[in-house]
Amino acid sequence: MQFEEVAKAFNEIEKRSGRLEMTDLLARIFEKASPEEAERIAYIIQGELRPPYEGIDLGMGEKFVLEAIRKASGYGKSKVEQEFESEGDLGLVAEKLLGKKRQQSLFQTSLSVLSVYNSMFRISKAGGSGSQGMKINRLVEMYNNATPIEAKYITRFVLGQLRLGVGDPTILDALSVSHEGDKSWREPIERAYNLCSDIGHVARVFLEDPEKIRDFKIEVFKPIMPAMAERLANPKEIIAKLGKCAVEYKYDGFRIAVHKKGNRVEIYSRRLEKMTHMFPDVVAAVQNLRPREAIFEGEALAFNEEDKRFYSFQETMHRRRKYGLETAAKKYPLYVFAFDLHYLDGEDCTTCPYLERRKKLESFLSSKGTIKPSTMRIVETAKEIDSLFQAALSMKLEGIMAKDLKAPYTAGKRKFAWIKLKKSYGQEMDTIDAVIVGYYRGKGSRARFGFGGILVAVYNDETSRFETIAKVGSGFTEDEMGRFQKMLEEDKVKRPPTNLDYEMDPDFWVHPRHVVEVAYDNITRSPTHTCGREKGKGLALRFPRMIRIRDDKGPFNATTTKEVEEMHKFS
DNA sequence: CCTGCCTGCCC
DNA sequence: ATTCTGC
DNA sequence: GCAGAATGGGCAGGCAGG
Repeated sequence: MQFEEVAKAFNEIEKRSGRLEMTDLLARIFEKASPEEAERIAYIIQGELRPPYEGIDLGMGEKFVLEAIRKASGYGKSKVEQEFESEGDLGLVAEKLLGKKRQQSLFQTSLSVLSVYNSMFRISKAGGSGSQGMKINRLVEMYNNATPIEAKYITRFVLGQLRLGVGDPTILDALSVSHEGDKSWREPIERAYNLCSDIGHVARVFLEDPEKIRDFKIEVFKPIMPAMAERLANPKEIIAKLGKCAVEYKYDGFRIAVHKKGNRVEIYSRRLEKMTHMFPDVVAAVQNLRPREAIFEGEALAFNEEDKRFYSFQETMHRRRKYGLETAAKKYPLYVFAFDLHYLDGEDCTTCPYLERRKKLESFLSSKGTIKPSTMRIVETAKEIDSLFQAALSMKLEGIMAKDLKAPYTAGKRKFAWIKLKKSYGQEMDTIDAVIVGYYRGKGSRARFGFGGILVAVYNDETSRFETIAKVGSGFTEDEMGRFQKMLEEDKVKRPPTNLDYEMDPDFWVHPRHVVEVAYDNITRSPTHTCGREKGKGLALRFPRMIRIRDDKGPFNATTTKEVEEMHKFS
């Protein structure tokens, strides 16, 4: 199968907004593809080469691609950058600039789906001294053989972002449609995918023999797609939705899936990357558990033995490393709070009701040691939920998770089987009023607004200077993006404000004039933001989002550095 | 050998 | 992670 | 409500270049 055929189909899919049409177009590709090609195409749409637990990545981002386009097109660096600025999409830049060159030179060889995939694979394998140049050169070679449309999707693939409007569920539907003409196979296909987490494998098996898609089973050392939680604003809504339910603390660490078979243990991240080597202490603890075979999920976070408090997520992050594990393990001892069970000694537990899974989980965990069950209570009233929620906050935890007692494990789905409640979802959300000092051009669909987000600062009334505290790119409606762009363009200045301490460079600086209310979950120590900087470390907002513009406030009555420091101290 | 840039992956 | 939008 | 695509802070690790 020629890659050009696939690229043209992608181009059609991208133009549509109706899911049914997109699914049909994709199904037509699968109809024509061999099982092997379907496997590759499925990975390509995901922007991946292999399932996540194999740990294969291209190691190429925007800067590398920019360089490859420059080399392949013969244009100067600034020309390519300038095109990128206006298009907001390197795929479009490649299509445009390589297209112009194309007219002057002859095709060398035509690309097939398999040859494109194989070239990408070779790029991913490059490592060591000189590998960056090699990766770029390989991409240049592909560009030299690509039509403009092919170049667009090759580029986006390398960046892991096809922007077709097609995600996993649409691929699964398209497989069904390709075989049966409708979505009737979606359920077994989806189940197979949730159990193996490997979209290419699913596509291949389904094309080879559709019936085989029913044979997938949960297996130790094959991580399943994680269940996700919906959000609600307060305990009352949770009771209205679930009635009597379980409430667990929500711990602010890494979500891990622990697989055990005899003495062998593997640990996978939420995105199913293998992270076993980072947690020798957890592995040892798991080896001592009673079951011979088990798969369970938990949250791993570091605990400070001295002041008997959990470390912040930021500090727990130090455990996510390859080298210096022993030192880190000593300094940041981990606890794993297990909260769900997928498999136990030959039995698939994912179809059992929550409460049953929970009981089996508790049956082999003690409440002491490295691995213990997450704190859980069964409640019937909003008041009970609220008191658990308050208790969680007082322990420096994120909030709570409420769980439907009867629901099976909803692999791969965001469902109301699990509902999370955090402080920032309700009325007591923390906000600051910050001054806009710069803004960004948007990428992708935001390029048409010329707006992607803002850089904001607070006022230090002791030094009379502004200090950056966050970039804000979430919380804008499309309408607001247009309005912000218009408003800020008028205040654009060539140089950064002289009364601003900063390290980040926005695309445009603006005169500090407009104030916005920004919500956040947390205040963290920052290596890059300058708010309240001490010894090179400032303060920043975790999960910042725009709430509203504050026309009633001027830059000097925005939140002050001192206030931010206070809030940081007491959180 | 150190530093900065870039990337990928945690949340 | 949060948030917005088209269907 | 689903599915997808925008966007955030910050850490570690790999590589290039001084």
